[in-house]
Amino acid sequence: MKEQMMKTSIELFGNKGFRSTSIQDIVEANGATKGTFYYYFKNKEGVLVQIHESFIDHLLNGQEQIMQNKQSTNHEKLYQIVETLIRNIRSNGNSAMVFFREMRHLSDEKTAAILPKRQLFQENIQKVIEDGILMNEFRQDLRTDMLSYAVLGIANWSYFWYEPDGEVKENELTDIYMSMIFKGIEGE
Amino acid sequence: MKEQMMKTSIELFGNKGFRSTSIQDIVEANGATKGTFYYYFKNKEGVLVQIHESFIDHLLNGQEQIMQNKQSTNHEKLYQIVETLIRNIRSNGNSAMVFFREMRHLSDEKTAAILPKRQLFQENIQKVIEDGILMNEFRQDLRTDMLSYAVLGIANWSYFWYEPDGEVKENELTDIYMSMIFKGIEGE
Amino acid sequence: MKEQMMKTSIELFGNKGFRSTSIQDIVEANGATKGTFYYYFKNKEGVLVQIHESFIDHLLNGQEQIMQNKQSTNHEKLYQIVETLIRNIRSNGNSAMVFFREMRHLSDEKTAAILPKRQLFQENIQKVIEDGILMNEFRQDLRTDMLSYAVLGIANWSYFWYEPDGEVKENELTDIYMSMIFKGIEGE
Amino acid sequence: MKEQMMKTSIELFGNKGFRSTSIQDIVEANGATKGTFYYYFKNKEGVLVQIHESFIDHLLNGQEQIMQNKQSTNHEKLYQIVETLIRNIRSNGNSAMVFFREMRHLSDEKTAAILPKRQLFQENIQKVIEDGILMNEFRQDLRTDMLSYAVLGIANWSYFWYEPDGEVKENELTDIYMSMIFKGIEGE
DNA sequence: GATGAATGAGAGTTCATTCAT
DNA sequence: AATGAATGAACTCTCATTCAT
Repeated sequence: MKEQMMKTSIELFGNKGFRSTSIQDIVEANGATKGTFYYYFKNKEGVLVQIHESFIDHLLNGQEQIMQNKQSTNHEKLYQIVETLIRNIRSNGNSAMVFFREMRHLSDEKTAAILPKRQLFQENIQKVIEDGILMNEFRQDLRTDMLSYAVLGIANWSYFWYEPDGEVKENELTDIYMSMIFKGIEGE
Repeated sequence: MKEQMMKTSIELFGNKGFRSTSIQDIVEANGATKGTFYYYFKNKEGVLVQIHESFIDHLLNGQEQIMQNKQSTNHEKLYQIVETLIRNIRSNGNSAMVFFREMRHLSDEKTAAILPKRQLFQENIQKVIEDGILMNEFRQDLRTDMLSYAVLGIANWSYFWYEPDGEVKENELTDIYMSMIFKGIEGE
Repeated sequence: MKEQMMKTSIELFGNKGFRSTSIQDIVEANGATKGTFYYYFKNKEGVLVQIHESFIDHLLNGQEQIMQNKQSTNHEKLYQIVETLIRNIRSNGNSAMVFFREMRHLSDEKTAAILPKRQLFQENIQKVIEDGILMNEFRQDLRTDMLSYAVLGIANWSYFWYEPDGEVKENELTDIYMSMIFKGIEGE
Repeated sequence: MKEQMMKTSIELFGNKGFRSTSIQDIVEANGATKGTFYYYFKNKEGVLVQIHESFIDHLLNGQEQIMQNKQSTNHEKLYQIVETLIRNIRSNGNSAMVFFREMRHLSDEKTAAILPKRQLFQENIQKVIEDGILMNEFRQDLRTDMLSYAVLGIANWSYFWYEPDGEVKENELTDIYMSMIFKGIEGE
């Protein structure tokens, strides 16, 4: 029941936004009553917190596994991280939407718990680029922090337009993006 | 007064979101009363519409001027478009925030008026890339639609983290980004 | 309207208690809507605050006038203060009820504003007794603080049983009480 | 467990009031769950009834013993009744608070069972005064009903301010009060 | 003897909106 | 051009209570 309510909440928050989704909306979508909602969650922010936590934890987890693989180059790691992000759209599209757009509705206290994880995800990307520079996989003159944001921007922006069931498959999209990131759009 | 109310609304919508900003908030920030608000705007959506329209019109206008310059290469045009987007953060950071995040609160009717302009902006970027391919400025094998989204993602994502008053200036940031877009991060 | 709502609130708080009176109760008794209530009062506590303030201010005001009269003895002053308290029952019975029973529902902040006034009222009674001792109107061995509470207790307790429209009139009741307070119930 | 829950309820009802105390509050303070509460009590009113009954029964019992003593004068009896009331503050302060303030939350049916006992307590005081008059212990011109309320008022009001652990002990306070009641505050 | 899941009625509150002035 | 009184619908949240286990 709690599980189910979270799923519905993600859907609704994703489509209508946190503020525009009422608890009535949530429970109606589950054939439950308001009382039940408050039995499982402290308040409306409570669901939001859980959505944030499980999303970023899941994302960080995937990233961690990619990064710990000592066999793969940093080139490969960066590819895989972006791939993971994009793959997330199909299974967790709305989760991501909620994560990136509704964080401001968390109290300062809850934000303090989640923001560091969010930053860690970005810093990990930055680290992969830095390591790639050291290993001569990437150019020496890169501004790694800004570039990590660029990578994030490319991947995350796809949440707003990418249709997982459309013509272009996830791995194709990743290829297209990584080709640009690695080689640029100018010919040699 | 109307002008001033719009400015305040942008600020508030940007910080707290459309739904979480009350008309009371807006008029209080202007030392006015609710009645005054409804004298100038039809309803709450009214301000949002105006914010959207003036923002996208301004953006399209700048883009138009860049594109019509027959002297510049497509390489240069792409650079300038991104530069414009990023420059917009300093002067209109919250406007952009509102534009990209709060569009869902427009009625279908109003969306129908603004969405095409939004798409036009993206299509213009796509067109510059396409023209660049024709002119042999860019590689021949590019998927232009996806790449236009990537460019938008990079630029727009900066709204979430870029501090206009920080160490990196707007043109530096543009350089860093365009260097990646043009040449990629791998060495030659 | 605001005035009227306060009156109704006093009635309802007096009969059913603060917590058991809903805002719906209040507005229904006034043929108004909840919105109107919140136009005039910040919240439910807001009415309670106003009731408390106007009651104690009115009481202190009456007390002040009695005490400033340089013609009257302390014996007379004490009589008049009790008389005032008892007279208050007819006109403001429920106000007093609310004042003495519902103060705990005020926030700490509001309590801090009202409690000193309440104490002042008691201290003034104490002062009259003290002055009476100095002037040899009263016995020398009195514990003035405790006695002031006793006087308050006698008068205030009448709120719980005294029926203003019953057989015994206010001034008779005052006579009965003051006779006991001054002379005691033992014969000489 | 039931005993313990009643104790906690008295504490909570006394501090926060009946309506403002939730069953959740009660069971949490006992490390139990709501289900347990409803195992022991029919409903929320159930606890209140029991508190009222055990309090007034205990009080009446004490009063009865005082009154049946054929050795003591009415003067002594009155003293002892007040003493009992004041002594009750230390051991049962909150019980008394609840008894005098929360009776209105009992249903008509339950009120009908308790109100007579409450009145009996007052009538017994009245009777002691009446007997005292007959025995020439007290003045002949007393209005016994009103005076019994005055005695109750003095004693009960102490619930609102008397600190059992303060400087003045219970028997001192009784002495101070009874001195006023018997002799008045004027010198002879 | 005790629990935890679920409820539903109603509580206090917010807020976009209207309208006479 | 601007206001202030009033509204009513919807919102978040609380809580006494039930019941299967």
